[in-house]
Amino acid sequence: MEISSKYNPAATENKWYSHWMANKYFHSTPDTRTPYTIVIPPPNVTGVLHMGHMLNNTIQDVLIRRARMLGMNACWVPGTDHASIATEAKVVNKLKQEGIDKATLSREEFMKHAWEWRDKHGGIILEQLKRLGASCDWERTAFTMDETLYESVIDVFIDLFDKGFIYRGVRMVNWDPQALTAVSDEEVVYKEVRSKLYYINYRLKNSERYITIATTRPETILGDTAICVHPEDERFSHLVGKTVLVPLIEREIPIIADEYVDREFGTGALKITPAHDINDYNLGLKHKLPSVDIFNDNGTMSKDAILFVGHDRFEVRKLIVKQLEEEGFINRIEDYTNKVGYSERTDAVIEPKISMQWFLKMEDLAKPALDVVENENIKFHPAKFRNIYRHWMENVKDWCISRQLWWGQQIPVFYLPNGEMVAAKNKEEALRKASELYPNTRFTHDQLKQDEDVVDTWFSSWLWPISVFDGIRKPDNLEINYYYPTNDLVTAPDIIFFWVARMIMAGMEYRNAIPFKNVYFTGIVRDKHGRKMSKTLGNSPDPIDLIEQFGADGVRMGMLLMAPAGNDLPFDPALCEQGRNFSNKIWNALRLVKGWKSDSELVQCNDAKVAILWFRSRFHEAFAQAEVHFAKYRLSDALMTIYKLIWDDFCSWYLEMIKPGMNQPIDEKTLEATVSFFEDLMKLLHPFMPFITEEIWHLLRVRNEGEDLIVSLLPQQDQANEEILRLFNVTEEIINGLRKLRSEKNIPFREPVSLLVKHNDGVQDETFSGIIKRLCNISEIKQVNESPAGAFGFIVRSTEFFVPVSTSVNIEAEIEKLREELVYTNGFLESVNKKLSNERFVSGAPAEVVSKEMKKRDDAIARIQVINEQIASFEKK
RNA sequence: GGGAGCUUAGCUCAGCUGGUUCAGAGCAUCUGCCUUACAAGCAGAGGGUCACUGGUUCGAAUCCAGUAGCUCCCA
Repeated sequence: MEISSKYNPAATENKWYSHWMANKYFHSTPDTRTPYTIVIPPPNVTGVLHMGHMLNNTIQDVLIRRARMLGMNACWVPGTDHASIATEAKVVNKLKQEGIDKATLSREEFMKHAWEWRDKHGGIILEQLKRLGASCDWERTAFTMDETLYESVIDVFIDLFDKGFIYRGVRMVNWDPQALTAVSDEEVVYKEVRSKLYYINYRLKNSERYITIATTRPETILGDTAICVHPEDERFSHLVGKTVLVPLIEREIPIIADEYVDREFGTGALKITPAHDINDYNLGLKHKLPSVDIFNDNGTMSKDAILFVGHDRFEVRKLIVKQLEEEGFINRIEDYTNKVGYSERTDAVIEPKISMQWFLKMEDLAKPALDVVENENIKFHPAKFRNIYRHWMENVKDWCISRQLWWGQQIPVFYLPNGEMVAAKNKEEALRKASELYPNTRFTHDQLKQDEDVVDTWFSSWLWPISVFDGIRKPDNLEINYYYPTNDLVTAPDIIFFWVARMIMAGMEYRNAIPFKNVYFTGIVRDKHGRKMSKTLGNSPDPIDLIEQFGADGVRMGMLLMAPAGNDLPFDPALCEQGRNFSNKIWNALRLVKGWKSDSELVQCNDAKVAILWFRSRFHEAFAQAEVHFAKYRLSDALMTIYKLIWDDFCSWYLEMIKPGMNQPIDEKTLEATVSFFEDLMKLLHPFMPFITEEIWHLLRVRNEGEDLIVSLLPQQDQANEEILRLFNVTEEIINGLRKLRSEKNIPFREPVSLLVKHNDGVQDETFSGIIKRLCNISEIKQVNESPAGAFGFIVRSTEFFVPVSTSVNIEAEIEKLREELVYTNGFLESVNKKLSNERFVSGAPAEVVSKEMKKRDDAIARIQVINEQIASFEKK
């Protein structure tokens, strides 16, 4: 059979993914097995696959495939969220290109366009995940605007409203003047910008004197309703209570005193604009100041600004500075660096704005959600995120859940003509509720008016682990009872508050149970220079290109190897190359094994028996290590353990041990053992590299229908034989000694040499002798009692090895080498002796430690003796 | 301004309750090899005052304190 010397992933990957799909291996339905559930962090429906998704979903796929191979009923629920701001922006843009203005559309018409957009362009990312090998249960693909999930959101809103957790309030919100909606604190990105600090004079009423304030936003002076100074600031104390005039518009405002003011900043006098700054807003409340909203929703000046009405805020900044200068109000202008909030969605400068919004009270929801993390019912990996979580939870603020958009779940609140409101699924129910609440009033259908806003997208996602199983609408259904709580959540740390915390809250509130048992926080994928990958920087490779270049398995491995939990991952395509190389290594091991012809007449030789005995132990040793790593969610360590097991132990050692001579047949027993090892290795590796392992699985043996690797069980763990592992370690040292000797003395491998062994400790084990001969091209191994003449030597533990050579040996050089070793060993012995002669060490340290030191001392003494003898024997010659 | 965390080989990181399985791994580098599965490979080698200073201890990469630098989160 002809197999290419290079592994070609492209054909393999398509073939097996289709095969798995056709056999519905990813699909899960409740049964008697233990469930293992993961819900995908739903990517934004407008999104395309980026490196963060690759990492995140590779990890989930490893976990889910592993669970499947542990015999659990593995269910990975995929889906997308409706991303209200991002999607609405896309749809509005598309309409604009078609010459349609959103303002001319009714809500229903707009929604139709939005759904059309979704159906046509949404969810590309899910198709891309298939390329990666993601074994999601695609039949369960969910979308936060699906009927089930939509209704769940509405039900939850109504429930929380009726419980009094949801309230409407006038608050300072982060206003995105481009998207025309409020965004949450978490969606504001603060960037440092270079700006100016303007010092502006405010004239005192009926006086020529003035007070100077400093501001970075001169356009907001039109909304000023006070000047504030520190009560203990002697520079200004005589002015408190006086009235000043706002420049240009001559509005009369008071000078007030409050400890909030930082005397060091600017001039120590602060202008107060309650409508446009969160701190000013609070001061305004405290001092009962009026609030003048000078901006329209789109960031232009409103009528209340009096001046520059209709001009954009940034344009006005220039205009007003000019006018202030002309009229002599500018005291001076300084360069200044400050942080400005930008919308994460549109990158517009956020305008703090007072508006009527819906809020969800967090306090009662936060408490149980904090507890389950504190008591480790939910474990965070790595655990350091518990601190961050606790800090946020203990200082949690109410959640602004309304968004001034259409694409999303419309807030199910109906306003009554009497000024009251009810939350209800629809008008009919609202009417019924209203009549129950106000039995003496009669309401008509037309009188009820539903709130125009929608809820925040996160207000859908926080229900995700429940709503994908319809556990809100049908809290006792079979699926939710079976799959919930889910097992593991894999997500990036930057959404710990947006999403993770809130899912826990929802879980506790609606299931009285945690939504997942473990949260695995991945690192953030950065570029080589440590910068976050972003579209604007253009520093993110296209994942699909990478897959085409290195194979999905190669990319998966590359991402995982270098991605310990919670650490940032500076991405370098070289990592994927390592993965590709590994694929190729395995592929070639297969070629070797497949090339062997078995001969039923052939009797298994002793070396093969030893090799098999050793490798079986080594396999179970590594397997156990990998399991420990898995238990700690150290996936990259687990992978590395398996990588080394395959590359080093299986390929470099085991296969070389049993490899028959060229064109020689192999005995059946050894071949069978080897194929069986290969199968087990593929099982261990499958969760990480699903495609190549499945391919090899099928090339190793003829398989029956349904006998696929993806659904086979991991091997049973077994005890390793410690003795053979120990013997191999010594063997390895001997072989390394021989190789080094050949390399140093320029003895080519082709030239057979004999090996003389001088045992000094009486232990003579022959187990690996044949293997040593074979791997080092040794013609014979002979025991000797004296150091031979004309030989190169090396020492392993306290056994001496010699390779006689026909060429002359440089005695001086050999002695020099031995002396160096003697110096080192003596130094070592000295340090051990120092410890042992320390009374306090011997009495203070545990007996185990002391006896270890004594063993070290004895070994060193024995070795020194051997070295000395060798030196002496060289000197005799 | 408040909080959390980090600093170990050129790079990315392991090092659990202090004691040679304590100075490690992978990659990269260097040297020698087209050895009949694999040059996407094989066989070797070099490389670190464990950020700095002090303390606790018989013993510190590990515990404590301070210093410096970096990162993230919140305001």
